Formats: sequence, C-alpha cells, structure tokens
Amino acid sequence: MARSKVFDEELVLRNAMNLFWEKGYNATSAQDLTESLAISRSSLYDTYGDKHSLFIKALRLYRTERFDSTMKEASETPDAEAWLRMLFESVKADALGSGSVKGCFMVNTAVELAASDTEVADIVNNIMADFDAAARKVIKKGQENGTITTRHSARALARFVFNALNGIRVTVKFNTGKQVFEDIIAVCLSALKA
Amino acid sequence: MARSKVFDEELVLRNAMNLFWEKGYNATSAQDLTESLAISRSSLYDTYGDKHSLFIKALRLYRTERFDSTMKEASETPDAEAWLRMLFESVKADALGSGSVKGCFMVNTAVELAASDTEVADIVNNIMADFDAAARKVIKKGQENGTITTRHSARALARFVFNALNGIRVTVKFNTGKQVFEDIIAVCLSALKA
DNA sequence: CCTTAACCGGAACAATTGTTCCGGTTAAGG
DNA sequence: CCTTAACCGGAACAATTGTTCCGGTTAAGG
Repeated sequence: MARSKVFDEELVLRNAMNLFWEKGYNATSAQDLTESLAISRSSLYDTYGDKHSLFIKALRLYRTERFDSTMKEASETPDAEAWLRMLFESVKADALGSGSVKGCFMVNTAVELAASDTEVADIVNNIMADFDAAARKVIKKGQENGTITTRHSARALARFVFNALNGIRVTVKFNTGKQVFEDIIAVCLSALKA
Repeated sequence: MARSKVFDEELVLRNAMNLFWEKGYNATSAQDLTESLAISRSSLYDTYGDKHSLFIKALRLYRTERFDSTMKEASETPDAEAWLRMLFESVKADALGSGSVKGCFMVNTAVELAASDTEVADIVNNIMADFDAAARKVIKKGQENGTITTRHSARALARFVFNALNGIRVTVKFNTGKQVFEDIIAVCLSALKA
C-alpha cells in the first residue's frame, strides 16, 4: 500500500469552487488555482484532471450544496409561503454576505458559459428544471392551502420566482444596499400572496 | 490633407460591441476582434486604443443605443402601464431574437467584470441609477393616475422592475421558450397593476 | 526495512495572449 | 504630381496560458 491522500479532496474542490465562483472560468488561471488551493500543479492534474473537468466538478458540488437541500425542503414542507420567504431571505443573505460580491455561481456560469459550453449548459439547465418542478409543487400546495394567490397558475408563479431570484443574483453586482433587496423581496412576496 | 477614414468608425465599434456582447470580455481575443471587424490590428489600435478602451467604448455605445431612448420615453409618457409593458416586451423580443442568446450586454458585463473592474463598475452603476430614477418617476405618475398599485412605494416598485428585467436577461441563458417569458411578464405586470 | 503510490517543485512544451513596430501602399487635398 | 496621414499585413515582443513530464521525497501498509 502507498501513501494516502494528504489533502482533503473535497475541501480543495470547495476552494476551487469558491475561486471559480468569484472570478469566473476564463479569468481563473491554472496559476491562480495552484496558488489558492495550495497543492501542486501535478497533484491538481492528477486528482481532478484538466481545468475544465475541475470546473465541472466544482459546479456539481455547488449544486449539491446550494440547491439540493432547498429542493428537498420544498417537497417536505406544507407551508409554501414560509418556503418562499426562506428562499428569498437566503439569497439576500448571500448577497449581503461578507467579502466580495460573488453573486450565484450557477447564474455567473450560465451568463459566462451556457451559450458556448454544452456540458455546462446541460448542468445548468438541469438545475433549472429541478428547481422549477420543486417550486411548482410547493406553490400548488400553497394554492390549495389558500396561502398563495390563484390569479396565476402554479407554473407561471414558479417561473416568476425563478426569474426574480436570478434577478437578485445579478442586482447584487451593482452598487446597492440592503434596503434595495428588502424592497424587491417585499414586492415579490406580495405578488405571490393569496 | 491626408486620406480620410475608409471604414465607418461607429459601425466597426458596433460590431465590436456585438462581439463582446456575445462572447464576453475575457473570451474575446484581439485575434477575434480583427477577424470579426475586418480591419487590421494596426488600425484597430490606432483608432480605438487597447482592448480595454475599446470595450469601454462599446459599453458606452450600448448604453446610448439601448437605454437612453427608453429612459427619455419614461419622462415623456403619461402612461406608466404602457411604458412598463413596452419595456418587458422589448426585453422579451431581445431574448427571443434570432441567432444565439446574447442576453443583455450590460448584465453580462456586470456579472463578468463589475467586481474586478472599477471603470466598468462605474458605467454600469450609472446606468442603474439613471434607470432607477426614470422608472421611479413614471411609476409615481402611474400611481397618481390610478393605474399603478399603491400597495408599495414607487421606489420599491422601480427596484422590483429593475430586478425582474435583470432576471429575464439571465433566464434567457437557460433552455427556455417563449411561454416562459410570457408567464413571467404576466405575473410581473399584474403585481404592478392598481 | 521494502514497496508503492501520493505528492512536490521545477523544467519544459506549444499555443495564445495583447501590443508595438516597420515598411509599403493608398487616396485625399493642395 | 507632391505631401500627408489613413491603412495594411506581417514580423516581432514579452508574458501568460494550460498541460505534461521528470526525478526526488514522503509516508502508508506489508
């Protein structure tokens, strides 16, 4: 038997994810990666393959960490309004989080690469489809409960929510403050209310 | 006197804008530019300066062509609802426009560069501020007219509109169809209605 | 203490990056 | 027909890109 991995493969991947998230794919060089991850070029290529493979792995990790739990909650909670409020609040918290404004890794990636990279496009479209299904289901429950408006179909409302969240993840990039997000969220939530 | 410019300086700039718009700043090489603009490297550097200057000029042109007229209309029209509807429709038309999905040059740029390029950040923030002021003013008129809801302040509604438009310009990047945008817009407009 | 594979730093690569410079050509106005 | 500047293609640049390869070191299990 040989030496076992001395660095935490998933931790390093998470660091790579954060770097790509902050700088984007094209603006992150192999040099940046080795410096920031504190492992050698050789180990990086041995463990994760080339830059593109690493990026794909990072994007998949993002999905797992940031979307899967939210979607699971959507299928478990009976309280659509609370779920929606939580969703907006968590995106807002992300937006105001300490340090630089990174926005959302999925949105950044969709904007930068979806049009030119089919592998990325597939992942990103997959996230959208799953989110849409989850949101639609919980909204339908809310409409049956009488807490969510029935002026629009659950389908339309789910798309509206997806769109508004995408918006916030872009609006973050502008020079705004906390109050801006609170205004936006208040209007969105009242549009969804029964 | 010497030879006069043989290419149309503004036309070439518009081509550059379209290329940056489609591919982003980092993914567009000097090579790409000379090929696509059909002028020589020398002429390009002579006329527009370096890549970054060219990009800034392109971004300014985008502002002039795509935002200034809309904002002017906002200050002239008394019909807030029509203005808002027109706004959403034009973004939708852009989204479904022939060819590749380019989204919005300003949003793409904000996502790719605003965090790391202060010159870009300034321009982009300036557009936002002007748009916000214009939207707020026309919405206030609409509230006085009784066509726009007064459940929220004009400030909050203007921010909501800005955010929803940003959302659409990202949602475009996903694999969606016309119906998706119509759903989103319907919910947005009904949230604004008195 | 072997064997083995994880790990490292550094050299080396071919390709591409953004930019400058040069010498020659073109067409406008005098 | 001059003079002048716009314009061109191509050479040349230093730097950076992503990636591979090498030889040496480390630490785990047998």
